[in-house]
Amino acid sequence: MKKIHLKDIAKDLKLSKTAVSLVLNNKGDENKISKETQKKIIEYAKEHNYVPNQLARGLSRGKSETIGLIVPNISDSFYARIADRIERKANEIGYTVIYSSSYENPKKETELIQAMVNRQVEGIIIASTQKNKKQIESLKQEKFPFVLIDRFYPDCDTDYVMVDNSDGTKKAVEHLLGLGRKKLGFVTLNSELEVMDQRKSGFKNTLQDAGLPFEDNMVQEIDRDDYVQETKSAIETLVSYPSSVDAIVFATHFLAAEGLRQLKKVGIRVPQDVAIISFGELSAFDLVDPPITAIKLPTAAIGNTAFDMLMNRIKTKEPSHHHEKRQLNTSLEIRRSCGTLN
Amino acid sequence: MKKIHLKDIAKDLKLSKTAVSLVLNNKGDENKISKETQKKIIEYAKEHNYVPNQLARGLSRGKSETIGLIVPNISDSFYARIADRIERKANEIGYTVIYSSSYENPKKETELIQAMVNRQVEGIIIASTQKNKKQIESLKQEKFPFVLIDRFYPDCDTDYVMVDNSDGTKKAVEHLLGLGRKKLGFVTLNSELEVMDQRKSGFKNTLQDAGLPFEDNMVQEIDRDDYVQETKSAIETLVSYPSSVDAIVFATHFLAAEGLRQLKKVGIRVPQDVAIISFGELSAFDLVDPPITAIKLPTAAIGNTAFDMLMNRIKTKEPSHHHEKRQLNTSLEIRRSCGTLN
DNA sequence: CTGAAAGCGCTTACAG
DNA sequence: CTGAAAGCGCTTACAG
Repeated sequence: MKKIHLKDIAKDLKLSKTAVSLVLNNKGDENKISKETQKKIIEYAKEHNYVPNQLARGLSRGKSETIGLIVPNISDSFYARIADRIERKANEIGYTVIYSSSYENPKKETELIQAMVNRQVEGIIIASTQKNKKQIESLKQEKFPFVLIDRFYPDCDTDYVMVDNSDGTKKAVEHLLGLGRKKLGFVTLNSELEVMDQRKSGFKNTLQDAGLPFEDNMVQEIDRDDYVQETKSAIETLVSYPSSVDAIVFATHFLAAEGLRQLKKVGIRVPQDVAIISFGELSAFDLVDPPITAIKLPTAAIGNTAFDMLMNRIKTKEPSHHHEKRQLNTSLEIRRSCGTLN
Repeated sequence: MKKIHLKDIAKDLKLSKTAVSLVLNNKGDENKISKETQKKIIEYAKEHNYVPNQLARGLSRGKSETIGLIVPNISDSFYARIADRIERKANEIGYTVIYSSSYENPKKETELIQAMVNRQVEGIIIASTQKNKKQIESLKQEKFPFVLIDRFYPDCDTDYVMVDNSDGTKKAVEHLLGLGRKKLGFVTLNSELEVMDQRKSGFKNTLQDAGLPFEDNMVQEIDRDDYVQETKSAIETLVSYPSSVDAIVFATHFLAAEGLRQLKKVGIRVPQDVAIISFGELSAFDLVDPPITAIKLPTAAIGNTAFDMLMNRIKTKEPSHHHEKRQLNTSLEIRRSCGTLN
């Protein structure tokens, strides 16, 4: 089966490429091409399995019908779920998505964005390392369509769709307090991500609003690259100093998973001795011992919203002075790791 | 910042597009373009942030430097991990990958492959629904580069990288038998996927090789679309008829997760009453109560191997009479859901 | 209704 | 060493 092109079918049918192209793009009627001719062309194309070269088409029309997606790690279920939504929506309108993982490396992120721009993507959805401000600003300045997800730049006005992080930890803390826990710990990443700050301040403020003291040693910051080891010591510190905490909120799913692992190892009972709650979840959290109560993140909504915003931005390449900022709500998924009020 | 093109920089520098293009593609030396000129061009390009239009380049060179990836579901951690590997490797050599999920729908798979071919991908890695034989064969006939992963077509000769499924369940069964379990059940999908057959025969054969009887009611087949409900009844059947099994092997990670959920709900103790083992795993399997022993699948190797095979196929567009078939090994990850020998 | 022609932005023989 | 030119496969005014 030889590859067939527009000109081949035009020649065989003794028509012009124009006619063929028009018909195949559903512009036959609007150009008053006879039904007969149309049918002939369409049948011929189908029969010979004609596939238009999207590169040529894209080049000619100046649009690639492709968007890019950059996340820290595509194999993290949180991002994988978002990727799934985005791909579904793109697919519905004939768009293609290309993806890449930055692995939290700003340099890699820069390259990826560049590479995607080279490939003429019409826009990019980015869960940024948040250490790439210069480039983000230049994209913005060039009016290149993009929307940030999950992470944003506090002092840079852009479209974004975030999760209400501080409200998330607030829900967590309130849940714990409601169950009678008095002394909470917080295990988070030592990263400069704004979202981590938000989670932390949600924790801190809620405690203070409840009239409880907040001490610095209640929060333990973990280095992502050595989180297994550091979670271990964090847990040790929290359960010992000066008297043990009776609840811990973890700022990410993997921290919670690891934290639970360590707690068990040290022989601390969850939730009897210390309750735990996770910001974000893993698919097996309800199977874990004990099932982990978690703040659920709206992955589907993030994907859908980001996609819609991006397409909107692509369509109306306008002033763009106004940036759309969306903050999505989390929800509390109560399982058993916080126990019950006794 | 206006978009800049080859001709702009040629004009500004009073050079030909040829020279500029050559230099920017690192063919300056081989075309004996003076170092000076080269430097001038490179600097100018950098300074003005020149980005080549990959669509044009691809069209002109007849290669897109893009490959496609089609999996049943990108948000399934198994496929997400494979996708991660593939993207990494592609990225290393300047290739881009576009992905899509078929959601086990053959029609969707057909469309996706078609769409990717339209986009001039140079090759595709496919975890097929295995209900798309016609198209797979026509790809093959057209010598379009592709490699199958995870699922293959038994009566169709293609490149593929699989997991040794029957050996996987064999390992599972042997582990169970070694721990003194006598009466095993098998919970699998009622799908026509060859891989499911392999898992089943691994189960059956190992049992028979061990001189144990095999009865049809030992295997329960679940409909994927209603697996929660059906797993429930499968479990009920297995633990009652005629006398309860003392071990269950689950053919997929989600079946195992759901099975454990049901076992607990019914008050059956794992592993005391019945041991369980999962083919494939979820990232929290070691946190589950009890931690689930599993047959580990080599996701990284699958991704790496498939990518290498595909690139190889792309490079050497030759006879292709010979198809490379790889069968990767699984490994047993012992946790606590099978108990110990007593 | 239909065709010739220009153009999208590159690459790459080919001729000097 | 360098430039003019053709070509990649489409789309789309424009002129009949």
